[in-house]
Amino acid sequence: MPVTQSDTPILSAWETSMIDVFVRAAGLIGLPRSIGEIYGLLFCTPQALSFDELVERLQISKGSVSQGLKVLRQLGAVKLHYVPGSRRDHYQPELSMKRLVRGFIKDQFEPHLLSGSERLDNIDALIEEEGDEASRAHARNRLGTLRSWQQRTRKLMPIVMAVLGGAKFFDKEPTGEETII
Amino acid sequence: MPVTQSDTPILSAWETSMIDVFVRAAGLIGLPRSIGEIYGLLFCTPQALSFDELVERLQISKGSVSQGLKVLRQLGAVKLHYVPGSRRDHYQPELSMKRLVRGFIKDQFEPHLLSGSERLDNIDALIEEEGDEASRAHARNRLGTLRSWQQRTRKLMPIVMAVLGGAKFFDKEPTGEETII
DNA sequence: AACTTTGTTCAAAAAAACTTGAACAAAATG
DNA sequence: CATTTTGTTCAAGTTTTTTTGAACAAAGTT
Repeated sequence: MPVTQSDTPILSAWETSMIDVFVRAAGLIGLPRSIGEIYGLLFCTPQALSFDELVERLQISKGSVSQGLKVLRQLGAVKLHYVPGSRRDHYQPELSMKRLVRGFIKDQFEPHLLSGSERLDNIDALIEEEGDEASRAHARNRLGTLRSWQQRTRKLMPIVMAVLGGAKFFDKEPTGEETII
Repeated sequence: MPVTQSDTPILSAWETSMIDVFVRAAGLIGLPRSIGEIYGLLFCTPQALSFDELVERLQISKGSVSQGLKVLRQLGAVKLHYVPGSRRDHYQPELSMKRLVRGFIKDQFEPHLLSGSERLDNIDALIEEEGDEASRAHARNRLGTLRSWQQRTRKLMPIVMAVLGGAKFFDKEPTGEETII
């Protein structure tokens, strides 16, 4: 006999739909479903929610909530919110798109771009071990293309951030004409 | 006893490293390893490569190459290249970053953004079924936030494309001040 | 200090994504 | 028109990722 399940709907219809939007968005940027659910429910709810409330209302395991909140904190997508009279941690969603995007870029893109630079330098060296000069020439050429892509990606980031609200970001070599838009 | 494997290195050191860069990049944007390998090898090679050459040099199955090329064609990341005297299809990589990014956005982002709009309208309707006005007010407010995020994302796309080379993109409501940068 | 509350960790289970290869279709060749 | 070449499809197998839950740690209570 199945365990009797509370008939109280834990999430309303609009909450379910809105959480679904975040689950899809999470998938789009390569984050697991549970993280979309957690952020989504926080986004729907007026008050800050505790760990246990997330477990109960989303019906997912404590492990998932713990790991999900960890990632969301790393990304700066949730904030701890002190609730007087409770010793549980309570969470609220970051609502600034600019901060959300910055957190994501800083955490997920920047590292890859940087490690990418080192990799490209290694390839540069390997190319010189190539047999004939014609091959080397072509290889160098393609590597140059790759480097230009990297540079352009780097230049794009501050512009994206600027469009999203006006912040400096991710600049190493000041090229002067950065203050557009 | 293991099958004797040809000792001829199928990929040179620099090719392996450069393909590795593309495999990582593919992962970053949610594409499978095999797709990174295929594009990567095409990127390394001066001549157009045939289906069979991809299978042999990458040592992956025909199925993976077939499906991988299908996706890459959809994205506009590879181009068919006619080779006189061969009836096989030959492929070359798209080398324009602008076109690559456009293909990716058109194929992966635009659909989600558009379907997202419909979903938000549905949520709007569901909110009105909510019990008390205070809840509805909060829900409408959050939905508004979500809509503003969507709009900003949409506005961002043409700017990104412009920075990457100067093209119109993804505009429904001409707002007048589009020709920046 | 024993007990309770709160949350983390991690090995195992479950689910999802990717790859393979054999069967198949389409078109060119002889 | 039978045969070969070229490439696609898809069910089954493999690998990777995600989720679960029980054991554990840390800190607060009584």
